[in-house]
Amino acid sequence: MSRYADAARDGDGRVHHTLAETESAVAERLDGMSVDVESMAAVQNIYRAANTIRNHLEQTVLAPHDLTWTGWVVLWVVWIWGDIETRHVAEEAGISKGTLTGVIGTLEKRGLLLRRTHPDDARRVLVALTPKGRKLMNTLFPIFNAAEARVTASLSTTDKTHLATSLRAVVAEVDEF
Amino acid sequence: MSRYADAARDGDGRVHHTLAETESAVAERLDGMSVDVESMAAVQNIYRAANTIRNHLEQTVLAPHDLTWTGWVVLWVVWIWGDIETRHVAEEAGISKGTLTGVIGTLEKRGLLLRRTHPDDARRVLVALTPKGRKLMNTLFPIFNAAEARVTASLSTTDKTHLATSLRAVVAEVDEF
DNA sequence: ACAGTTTCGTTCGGATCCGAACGATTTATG
DNA sequence: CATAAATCGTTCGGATCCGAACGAAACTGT
Repeated sequence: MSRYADAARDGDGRVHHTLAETESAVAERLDGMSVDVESMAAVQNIYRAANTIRNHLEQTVLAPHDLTWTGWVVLWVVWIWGDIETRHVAEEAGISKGTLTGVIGTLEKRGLLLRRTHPDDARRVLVALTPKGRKLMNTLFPIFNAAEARVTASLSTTDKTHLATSLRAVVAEVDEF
Repeated sequence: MSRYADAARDGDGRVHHTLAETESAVAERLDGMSVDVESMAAVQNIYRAANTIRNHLEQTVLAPHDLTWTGWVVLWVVWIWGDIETRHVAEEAGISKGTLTGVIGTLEKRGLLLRRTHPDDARRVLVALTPKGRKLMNTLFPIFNAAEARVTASLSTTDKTHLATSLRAVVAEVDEF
């Protein structure tokens, strides 16, 4: 991750502490406390992996096309669903509607998508890709998908499927509220 | 996720499209393209799960104590490692050093940690928790860990371990650059 | 009909977030 | 020993990010 290109490294060039070092430090600090180690490790690794992947894909795939991660996700959602209401875009993209207003503004300024008022409900706003936006997605998606394959290359197809299944279960669990 | 409390829901109260609906829409849009579906699903679910967990824990655990997710992570790193240089905090927390300057400023203003110049190198800055910060972590960590257990409750211990292992492999793969 | 409620997208304040540029300091080199 | 190169934390501009508050529009019940 070149984001940390100027970060200090240990003598042997490592960026992070090793797993053993970290777990040892954690165990020392948590000594005597009742800790669910497996749940902690699961949650921490989900977040770290998500961050690592996001930063990597932003750099290698998105930045050359002047796209942020969120901009890409919004573009993706609109590409897949086409002519979608903004509140649904926010749900699918996983961002608040307040944030979406700004992101759509940015993408609209670049001519990648368009806003228009819903014909049956003047409160709602429909979003759709412009031809320029569609062309960008047709170009960029294969590149993005290839990068997705690269970052998960160390997992077998079965591993990836199991991974996705477990993560869906977590999301479903949290949504139970 | 009360973050979407005012989001539109379908007739049966669902927030998201179902998996089948989404996959059908994706398949239609991607028809004729060569797509690595498993890699795509893996990456998408990693990111969605991370976001879902973050938002949930921010709300239920962190917000009552006026902490952001990033603030919590930084506090955690300093708690575990104690008397650590800021550049290492940035690495462990997964944020840029520029961001860390602001976050540490916020936490320092609240009296949760302290900055001091490294005795052997005036460029470096050491960070450590204040007694108030340590007290907060002692109170908050058990609550946070219990919430981690809840969000992963649908997974067995073995599932969680396999999940963490797969995610570590992804991170290691990306770090190969 | 029509006042009260709900549901839209937008706006706002404040906190992150990044990369690039910057001064200050330390290390490397001739 | 003095100059160059590398490394540190900070600052800056611009884009997200959220929750709360807002006005507009649509719905609700009477």
